[in-house]
Amino acid sequence: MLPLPLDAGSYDYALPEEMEAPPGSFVVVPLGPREMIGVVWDGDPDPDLPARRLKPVGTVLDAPPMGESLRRFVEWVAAYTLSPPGMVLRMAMSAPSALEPAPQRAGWQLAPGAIREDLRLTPARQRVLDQLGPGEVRTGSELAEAAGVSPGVVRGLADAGLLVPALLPRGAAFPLPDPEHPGPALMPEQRAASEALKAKVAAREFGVTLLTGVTGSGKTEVYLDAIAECLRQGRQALVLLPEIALSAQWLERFRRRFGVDPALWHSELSSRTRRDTWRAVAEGGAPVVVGARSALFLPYPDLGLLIVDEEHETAFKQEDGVIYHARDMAVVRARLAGAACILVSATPSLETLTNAETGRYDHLHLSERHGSAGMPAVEAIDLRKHPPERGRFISPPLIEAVQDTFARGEQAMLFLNRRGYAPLTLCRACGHRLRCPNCTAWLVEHRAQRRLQCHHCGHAEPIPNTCPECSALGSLTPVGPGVERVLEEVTQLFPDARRIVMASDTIPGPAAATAAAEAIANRQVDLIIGTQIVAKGWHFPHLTLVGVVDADLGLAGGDLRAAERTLQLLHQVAGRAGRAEAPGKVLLQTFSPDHPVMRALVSGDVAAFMEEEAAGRRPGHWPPFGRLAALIVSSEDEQEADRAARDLGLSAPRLAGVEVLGPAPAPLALLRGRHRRRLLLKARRDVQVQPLLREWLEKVDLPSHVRVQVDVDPVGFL
DNA sequence: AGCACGCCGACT
DNA sequence: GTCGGCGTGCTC
Repeated sequence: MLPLPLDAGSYDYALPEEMEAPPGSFVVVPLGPREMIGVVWDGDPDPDLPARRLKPVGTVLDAPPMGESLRRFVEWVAAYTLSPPGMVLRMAMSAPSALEPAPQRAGWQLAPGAIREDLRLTPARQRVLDQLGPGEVRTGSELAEAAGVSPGVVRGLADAGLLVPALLPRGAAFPLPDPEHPGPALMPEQRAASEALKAKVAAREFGVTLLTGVTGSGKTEVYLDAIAECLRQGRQALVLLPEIALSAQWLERFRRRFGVDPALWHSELSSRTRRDTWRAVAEGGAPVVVGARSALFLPYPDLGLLIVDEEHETAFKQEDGVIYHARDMAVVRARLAGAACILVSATPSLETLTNAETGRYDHLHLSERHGSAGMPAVEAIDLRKHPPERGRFISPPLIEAVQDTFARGEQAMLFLNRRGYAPLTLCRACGHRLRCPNCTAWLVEHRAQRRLQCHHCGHAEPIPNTCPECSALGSLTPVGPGVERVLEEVTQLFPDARRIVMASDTIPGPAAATAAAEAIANRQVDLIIGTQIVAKGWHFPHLTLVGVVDADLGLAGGDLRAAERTLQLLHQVAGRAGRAEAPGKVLLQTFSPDHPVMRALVSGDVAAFMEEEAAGRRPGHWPPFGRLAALIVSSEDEQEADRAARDLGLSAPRLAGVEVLGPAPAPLALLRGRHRRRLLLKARRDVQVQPLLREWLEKVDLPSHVRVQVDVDPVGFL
């Protein structure tokens, strides 16, 4: 199988007589005019092929063969997502240089005669030789530095024949975390959950456990215990996090528990680290991997435990290329590897909750908060009764609460899930709204950069002085708030407060995240203004007030999961308040305090909300009580997109238990210059949608400019 | 994906 | 008569 989007799946090649290449081997083969690396697959060769002459396999690469469980996983994901298997294989070969012979670096080791008592050496030379154990190889510069001598001394020893050149061993493996390294003391409830999970891991077989518990109940410590058990079993563990780039605090906890760092895997790794990590994983030298969704496709030789933290997060859904949900695929990967799987969340998705209720998953729950902190008190502020001043966004009750918090010497946070200054710019003279030329979206003003930006395609332009429509001068007005505008408002309201804005564009990476977390923990900040990046995994011990500027944001629009997602996000944000001795308080600014989401947040009864949510979806066979697949038809030409979508609609499958909705303009009807139409296939749970979709797509002949993306189990609006 | 081939318009 | 743009189809 080649890492290309070939419909055929795999190709057949002749294996030269003297060559050994069992299934899984990485091999170089000719393909048309070029050479490519592929993986020897298993299964029978195409019976029609001997008619033609097969091309021969070139070379077998010196890399551990891809294991059977990963090969089955590649096939499974391809079949489920209707992607060419080669595209999925590409994700499993994401470190091409790991397959090439590792570049060998030259170093020095002791010559056989160098360890003799009777040798008379200068102190400098002796120090250099002392650096080396028998058989140990180190580079010249390393030796010189460690011995505190100039490189000339090493040179001289080499000339004297006391050091001989040798090759350095390849990139060192990751240290083995010590499972017996003392961890924090667990509460009885945690200990019970830990024991249950350890038993699952020790059973060395597939099974899924949902681990729930309010923020601060110590879920992480409990599953770190399961990792320790996995290490005792001699198997690898994988932890998936939704946003690995911002996991500094998570890594800190891992380090405290095990004394070493785990292997990290995400898209931002340098090619060198990527290669070394991939290789280490393949050779069994990475006992614990922490990664983003792409870490699912690493070649673990013996995966024993797979943990998905914050399993409800939509960041686990890959939206381009092969479209898959990492949480769902994690369960499959675990099943194929015979590994235990743990899904972790304070606010699990309805999908997972339903699987737990029907008994497909085991369920462990932690109900107590760590330490003395209770749950924060949540209140709604009815914006109809307590409107902010004109052109402002923070209501009097929230202003007062922030002041009180500062007066007690504590920290406050204002949460608004919107970057930039204002989400919309409007001409007061003619009513024109500034739109992205490539997408169905408003341009967002980023005042700090004096630019208008599209958050979907990267389009950016300077803020114009005159209206592009009616040329009125100075008539353009920002409408609505973003975090920058909230910052402006609090600067006027609380001029003495030290402020920090935490958004993906102000906290660009792990280093900035660590710095921000430290500044907050050290009380160098009074007020945090943040987008959704503040919701996850942070521990702010002095934060006692969280104000949600616009709790209704996210509820608008026809999305199936809008309410569920808003609840999860706000619940998580609320969990940032009051984690130490001081009790926390959460204020939700809303125009609809009676909305089920607000009621659930105020009462704290998330379970009741989810039951209501389930009751709403069950009768219509909406997920998880039915299956959903989206076809996104797109073309640069609007009419062509319309025509293709209509043609697809006309040949839609007609079957009992299957319903096709649309075509309709996709939620972003214009995205990156392509016009998009969407058809939704809704089926009962017992219907297999993949064969239906495959048949459907084969029936329709589409012009070459038209692209059809299949999204099985779509989430969100894309 | 990446490459060759073929068609067409534009230029020497 | 030649170059290069892009659209189409193939790769065991």
